[in-house]
Amino acid sequence: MSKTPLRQTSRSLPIALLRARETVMGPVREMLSASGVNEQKWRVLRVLDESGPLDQSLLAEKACLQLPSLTRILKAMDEQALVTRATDPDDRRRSIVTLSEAGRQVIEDHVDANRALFQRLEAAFGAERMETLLDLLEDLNRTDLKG
Amino acid sequence: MSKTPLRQTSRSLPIALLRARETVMGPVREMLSASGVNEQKWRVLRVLDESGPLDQSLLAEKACLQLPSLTRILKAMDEQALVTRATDPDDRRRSIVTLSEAGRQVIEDHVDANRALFQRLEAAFGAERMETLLDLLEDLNRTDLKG
DNA sequence: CGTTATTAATTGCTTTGTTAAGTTATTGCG
DNA sequence: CGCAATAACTTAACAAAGCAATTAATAACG
Repeated sequence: MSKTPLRQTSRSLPIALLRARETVMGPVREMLSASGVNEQKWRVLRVLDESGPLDQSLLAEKACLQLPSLTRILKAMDEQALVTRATDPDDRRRSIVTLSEAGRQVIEDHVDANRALFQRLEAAFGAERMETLLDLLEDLNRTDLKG
Repeated sequence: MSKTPLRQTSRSLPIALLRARETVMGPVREMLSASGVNEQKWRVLRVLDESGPLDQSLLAEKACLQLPSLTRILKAMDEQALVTRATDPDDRRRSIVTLSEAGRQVIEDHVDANRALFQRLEAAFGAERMETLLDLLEDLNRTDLKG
């Protein structure tokens, strides 16, 4: 009845990644909980703050969101007046998203808590190990399997 | 108009983790696409195969799913006859989930492709680096911030 | 030009994630 | 014992992910 498992996955990369996402983003969600922006909107705000106005395809790529999700999120953020959207005059298919002053203010309201959070994480985990982890993750994401 | 960004996030752990999830699980989703099980059901099957029958709370923990999600997923998997559920006689709040023969068969049908996939990833990324990455992720997940 | 292909964004549909509230069973304790 | 507290799900409600199909604008090219 109890055959041996078909595969031993004592160490599973997918599961470890899922857990890590929760470990890291759980506290961020908590920090944002009372602010009207969630994790995804927060990523959009941060990307726009860092990169300046972007078309939606690039924004989706940088914020790790699918275009359909971004469309819906931007609709809400537009209504919240956190961003504005304008058709690109040079290519009227494109819509350029710009951070509003209110959007910038939301970042300002949470950036200290956010930094503190990641500094605590870095202190607990070790700054050097954090560097290594980031290096490895970025390399992994460059690793393509079309070999 | 263009003040400097409120924070420079050239290297963002959350974004790197999200991308890694996509890098790793994208091919797995593709592999499973024609099989009637998705990523989450696959995780449930694998955990049950590896650990044997489990109550739902433990299963949720091991498969990285929330209980409400697991409830719905198990309902579907029960209808697909991939698992069976039975009330624990010692604690009738608990429901013990068991892998069915059909469920085991689904694993068997994909385990080779799955292993090949991760071996390709390991070959491209480097086995040693993969070990390091797993170590770091597992440590990160043990790092708690209640300090 | 004009027709076809491609690209950017949106919409529709189903499943999952997240939070909170509700059920039923068990435990703790006065 | 009896009653409050806790635990294991379940249900509900809404946002988001994922995928396919659609619309609108631009590019490619015969």
